[in-house]
Amino acid sequence: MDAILAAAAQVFEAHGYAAGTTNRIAIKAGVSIGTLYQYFSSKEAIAVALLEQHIADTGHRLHEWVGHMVVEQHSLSEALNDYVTDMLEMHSRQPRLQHILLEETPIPERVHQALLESERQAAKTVAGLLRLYPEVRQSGLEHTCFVVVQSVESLTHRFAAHPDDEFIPRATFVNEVVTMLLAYLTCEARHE
Amino acid sequence: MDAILAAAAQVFEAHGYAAGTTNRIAIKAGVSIGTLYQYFSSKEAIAVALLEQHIADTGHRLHEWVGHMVVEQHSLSEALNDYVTDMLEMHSRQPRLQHILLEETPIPERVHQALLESERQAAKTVAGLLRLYPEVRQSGLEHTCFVVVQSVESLTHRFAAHPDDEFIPRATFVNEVVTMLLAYLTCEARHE
Amino acid sequence: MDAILAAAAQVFEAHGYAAGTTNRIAIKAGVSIGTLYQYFSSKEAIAVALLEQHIADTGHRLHEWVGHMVVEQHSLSEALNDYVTDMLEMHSRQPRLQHILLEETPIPERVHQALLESERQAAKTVAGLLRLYPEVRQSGLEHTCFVVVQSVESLTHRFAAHPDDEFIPRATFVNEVVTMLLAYLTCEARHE
Amino acid sequence: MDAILAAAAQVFEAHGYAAGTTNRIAIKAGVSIGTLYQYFSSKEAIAVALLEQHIADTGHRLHEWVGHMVVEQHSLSEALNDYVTDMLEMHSRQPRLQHILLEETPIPERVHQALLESERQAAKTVAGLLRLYPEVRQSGLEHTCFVVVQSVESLTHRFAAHPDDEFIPRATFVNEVVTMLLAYLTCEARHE
DNA sequence: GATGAATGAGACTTCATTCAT
DNA sequence: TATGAATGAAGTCTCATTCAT
Repeated sequence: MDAILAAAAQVFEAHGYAAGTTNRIAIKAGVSIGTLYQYFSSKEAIAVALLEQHIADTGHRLHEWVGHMVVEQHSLSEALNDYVTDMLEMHSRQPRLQHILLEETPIPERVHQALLESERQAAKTVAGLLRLYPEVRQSGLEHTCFVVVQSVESLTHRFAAHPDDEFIPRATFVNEVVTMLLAYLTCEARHE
Repeated sequence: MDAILAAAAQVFEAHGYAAGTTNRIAIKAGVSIGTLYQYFSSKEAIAVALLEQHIADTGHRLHEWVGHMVVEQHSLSEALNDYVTDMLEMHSRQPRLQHILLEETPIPERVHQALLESERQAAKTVAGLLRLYPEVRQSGLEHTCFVVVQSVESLTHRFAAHPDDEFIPRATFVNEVVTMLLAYLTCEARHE
Repeated sequence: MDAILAAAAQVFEAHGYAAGTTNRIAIKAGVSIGTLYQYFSSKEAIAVALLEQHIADTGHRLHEWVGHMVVEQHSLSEALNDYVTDMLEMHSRQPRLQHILLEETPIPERVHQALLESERQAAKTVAGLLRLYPEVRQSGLEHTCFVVVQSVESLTHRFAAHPDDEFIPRATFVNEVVTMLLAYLTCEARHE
Repeated sequence: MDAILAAAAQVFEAHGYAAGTTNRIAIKAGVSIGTLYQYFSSKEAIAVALLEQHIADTGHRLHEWVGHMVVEQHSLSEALNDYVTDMLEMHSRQPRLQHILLEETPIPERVHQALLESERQAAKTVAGLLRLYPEVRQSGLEHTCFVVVQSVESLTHRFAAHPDDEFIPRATFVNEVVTMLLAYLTCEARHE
């Protein structure tokens, strides 16, 4: 039941995994606790379903973004700005949820593998797009894109979870991150 | 009692915040549960103390690193490599602890402010060091350094917590991050 | 519905009374839980119906055995051997069911009385048969037969439920029980 | 805590295993539910402890009886009467408990083996006593005693659980059982 | 009649915290 | 000051039963 998952997302977001009780989820979803357990075999199963949904969701967003960029022929700078802004907005909507699912939930190995795979996939997808930009350094692009994806993921999450608007406004933050990525993608390769 | 905090760090690291019971902490610390409660008024108080210790610790490490760099006159690239390696090593030793303290603990506002302040301080400290390097772009250096600090923090944590060695080995990862920071710090300013 | 009772017998046998859920019974019977409740007002009602069926069944078996013995003119020893073997085989097929019905189900008084009555009846029936054997001591035959019936019931159940084949093989066990009953039925009366 | 075991015995006796809730046990024992779980790791552990206590208890009773008989030089008939009376009295005090522990509790294999062993031991102990009586048939005495022990166990339990005083008074019942055992123990061996 | 999704009381169990010793 | 047995609120999950379709 989607209502249960939606309720669970809100409850986990608000209370964390441990304090996000199945009863609270059921109440928020407007169903009885018994009904909840007819659709999900355990609390963990709910978290896993949520995580899988999140993984799929992130994949879709990324593909949409890539498609959009290809069609619109935005500049590299615009493309990155779009990407960072989109991710920051998404994490701001539910700043805690993703990390709760990733860090507080006992994830089955299967799902853990799916998660790693989806991150590799994301790196490849982004690489596919960036290959179209001539100013982007092509050597080692997949590793570079992996770091790009990780950077965007973790920086936007961090800022969304603990914003420090007084010190650095949101727009400035996005701008800085884009600058960093741009510099990274267009610099000469460094040899250790 | 430092023994209690040390025990708590290990227990939280191993079991998470919710499953890290006060009894387990007391046993690991070699004291009775009663004694534990004579030094800390609640489980939350332990986590907060741990977080404050962590904040102070991180500050010290940063200062030491800066001092070391100033004395040794390392190149910018070497300096960044040092920094990233150090942080990655630290997060690898206790991949979960920092995020447990940051995300699973109900932090009092006072500590939250201290945390933000320490991050601003870190940005300033790093800026102080980097100002010594002529190749570093000086405009907006504090904001830039804030993003640098955040990037190192979050990327090393992420890689330590969920390494994907098959896809990208640790050394390569460090190298890529350094490359990114180097490019970021030395690039021309971008205007939106 | 006989299908429900048959399913209930299997489910109780396999899981016990408490863990023998009405849903499992319904599934095994190939009907929905709603249908089950249209034929039986409660879980307890199913157990009671099963017990009543068991009581009737046991009565029939006994009568058949008696009829058979009368016709075939078996020796007393053969007759007892038949009886014990038959009961042991029956209890081996469903070692738990009878005791579940007797001990784990809250039996209504009416059924409890029917149960006692059926055991008295059984004693009388057996007495009716044994009276035909001249070697059987006739004094106090009904009480004696009551003990005979109880012995066979409880000993065969016990052996079926917790066999100790290593210590005493099944055939030996049957033989010993028959020997005991034979001795009991043909001995001189004892006066206290 | 012995109070908990005593309370558990009463609660199981009164409600059965499934309905004998840990809360009821705790209340009856006059402790909180938390205390109960400090002494027993689970509901099953309580039942197992109770069963082990019962096994030990039965062994002691048997030994005491044997010692008593040897010293007092009672006749075989008196000895058996003592035995049956004692067991009937014991089962009458808690008619359901033993079978609840035996049939409704998920017993670990270790305890199951201990149970079988204790029954073999009982047969041997009884055989040791009966060997002293010249009128007792000596051939196959251990198997015979096994059946004797099983008979007394199961008949007294059955009568205690579902007495039918109207049909056969308790004294008469004991008398009949003793008569049966006496006949069994002193009869000529039967050959199939 | 048949269905089965929904219900919710109540079971077992955990663990932060207290307090008499 | 140190101890640790005792507490009990609160959590996850089960299952007999109902009732709208």
